[in-house]
Amino acid sequence: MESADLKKAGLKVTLPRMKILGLLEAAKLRHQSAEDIYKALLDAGEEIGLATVYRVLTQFEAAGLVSRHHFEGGQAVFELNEGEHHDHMVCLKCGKVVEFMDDVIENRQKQIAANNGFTITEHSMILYGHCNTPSCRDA
Amino acid sequence: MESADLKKAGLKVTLPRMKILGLLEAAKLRHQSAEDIYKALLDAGEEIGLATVYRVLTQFEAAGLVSRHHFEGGQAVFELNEGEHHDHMVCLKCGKVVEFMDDVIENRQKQIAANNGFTITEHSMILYGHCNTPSCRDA
DNA sequence: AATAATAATGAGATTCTTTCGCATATGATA
DNA sequence: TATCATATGCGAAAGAATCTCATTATTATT
Ligand SMILES: [Mn+2]
Ligand SMILES: [Mn+2]
Ligand SMILES: [Zn+2]
Ligand SMILES: [Zn+2]
Repeated sequence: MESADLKKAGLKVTLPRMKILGLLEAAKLRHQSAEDIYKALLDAGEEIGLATVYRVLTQFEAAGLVSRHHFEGGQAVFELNEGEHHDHMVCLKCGKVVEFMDDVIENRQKQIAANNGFTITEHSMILYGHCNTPSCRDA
Repeated sequence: MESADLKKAGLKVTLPRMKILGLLEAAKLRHQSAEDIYKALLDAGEEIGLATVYRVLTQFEAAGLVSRHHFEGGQAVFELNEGEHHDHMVCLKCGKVVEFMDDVIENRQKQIAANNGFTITEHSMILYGHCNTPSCRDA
């Protein structure tokens, strides 16, 4: 039941919001740009404006339903917040994205911040390189 | 002697490149946007176009002379590559930037990547939060 | 020092992503 | 179902970075 998530977030249950949430859940791509979602909606015959997609995603982010990441290059990508926090490694050749989480790193980050008088509220850690697919490895 | 750096990088020694390199070296701000640099050049009475600033910074980056970082929000910022690699923490209240480097994290990153069949060529790690300045801490 | 060949520059137009403004439509509530 | 606050779609706009191209500066060669 998705409409409950929207209500809980203080957001009216509207058709665009339901559709976008649905696309994020059913996503074949875990990390989609606003435009990816917009095009998927078009393909599905929905008449939802790009501005609405951006607006809704921003609202979902504020409500903690999705995360936004700025991978190297073009648009921001969004993913549904399901499990725990995690970080990403990205293959610069094929675009493959692997998610990971490491408590040692997470704890060190907090510790280092504390040593410098900082309180961390969020962080971005993205590793770039190439995966072991032959065409990526040998390029 | 800066012109040597340019020649070594295979770049012609031009006035705009010298000026920009000079600004990066003398920088009061360690992390400046292209527009920061452009304005500083204007203030100094230099007639250098914004497009040139972007072009030159991109060339410097390709030559390994500077690093480009995408902190949350606006423009990319650039800094001269002097010491070792490091990462950043940014105060979302006042904009203060602290640099740090932690071998435990760096090694873990490589290890995790290897476990996933990745070879890492670069990474971005930015911690966001607030510093201990009263106005930032208490907001 | 003059010349030729090459590369860099400045200005503005252009692209790309994201946001805004506003008239209309939709969903929650009574 | 009528009301009213909100959300939507569309096009315009903003912001950052890049591109185009005529002009100019730099380097290599006489
Ligand atoms: Mn993810
Ligand atoms: Mn730095
Ligand atoms: Zn790959
Ligand atoms: Zn601060």
